Amino acid sequence: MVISTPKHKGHDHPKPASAAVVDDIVAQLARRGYRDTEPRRLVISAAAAQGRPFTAEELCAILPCVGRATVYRGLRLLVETDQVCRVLLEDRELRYQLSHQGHHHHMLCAICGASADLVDCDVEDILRAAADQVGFRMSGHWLEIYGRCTECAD
Amino acid sequence: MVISTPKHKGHDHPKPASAAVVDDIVAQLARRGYRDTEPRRLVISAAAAQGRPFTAEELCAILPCVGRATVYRGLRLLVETDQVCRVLLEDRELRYQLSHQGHHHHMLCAICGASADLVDCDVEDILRAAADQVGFRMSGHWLEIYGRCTECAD
DNA sequence: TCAGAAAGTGATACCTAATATCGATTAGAG
DNA sequence: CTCTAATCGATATTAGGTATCACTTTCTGA
Repeated sequence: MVISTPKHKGHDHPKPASAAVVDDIVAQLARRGYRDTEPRRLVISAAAAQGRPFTAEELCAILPCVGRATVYRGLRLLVETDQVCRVLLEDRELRYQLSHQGHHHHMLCAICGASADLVDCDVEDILRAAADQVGFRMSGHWLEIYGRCTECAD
Repeated sequence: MVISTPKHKGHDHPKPASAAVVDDIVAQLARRGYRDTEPRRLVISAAAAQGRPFTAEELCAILPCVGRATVYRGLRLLVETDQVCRVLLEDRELRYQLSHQGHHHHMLCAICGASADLVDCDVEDILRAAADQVGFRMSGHWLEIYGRCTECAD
């Protein structure tokens, strides 16, 4: 397995988090009984402002006013409620990004760290069929695809 | 599509490592210039004796006479030389198992930890094609499938 | 409105997995 | 047999993440 850390090439800019996006996520959480707190909003806002998958530690650095534990808890909550999804790099580093609803997989650029969603792909069915053949009943999977995005493919 | 039978179905036990297997791996390493040492043989032997994917820490416990660093280094070497492959559990715990040569994926039983190899599956091509569609040139991937093996499917 | 229960927070301790360090040991070529 | 690079192992260190627990905040319902 190739080990690589994304070298941020420069064509990645955090964009200002849209208040609407944050409000929407907060509303989703509220529907499930989670409170609307200042630190939690800060985490969501920072997460939404990232242009590409980010680490928990990065968020901690961006939000020095929010406790480490709170950042980690916030991310965990967002993952559990499907607002954010987890992304696994080749070196097993765990990153996060806002979820664009529905099941999908990620294609990650090993150079700049950009990610592209892959939806409506039939890998799922193929895997399930393959699992059936060895008598396994598939219940989950990890699938991440690495390569170079258009901009980084020299 | 060729499926390899899970060699350690369900609830089994470490079997004595075949000396031939160990010798073969040591020979592979020798061909690449790596020395034949006692601690290294112990690591290989212990790895070969496991009936299912194991962690580095487990090997350390099994081999108290071998230094931790040596166990980790040994495993890393075995992975680099394709003698052993890495397996990722759902909680991102890293495990190892003897590699049965050639590219393949793993189906892991979430209950008993057994693994079955999946070779010659066409997921590869599908992923590459999907990557092309978003302009990515695929260079690698992580793919692990979780479920229940026949014995553990109640 | 406001009190209180429950949820949430954050400083910090802790944990686990893994790598780095570095002096001692050893394999194996010649 | 000798020499040197490879290897070893005790230990320190790092990274990423969780547990604890006293304090703060939210928000329900009387």
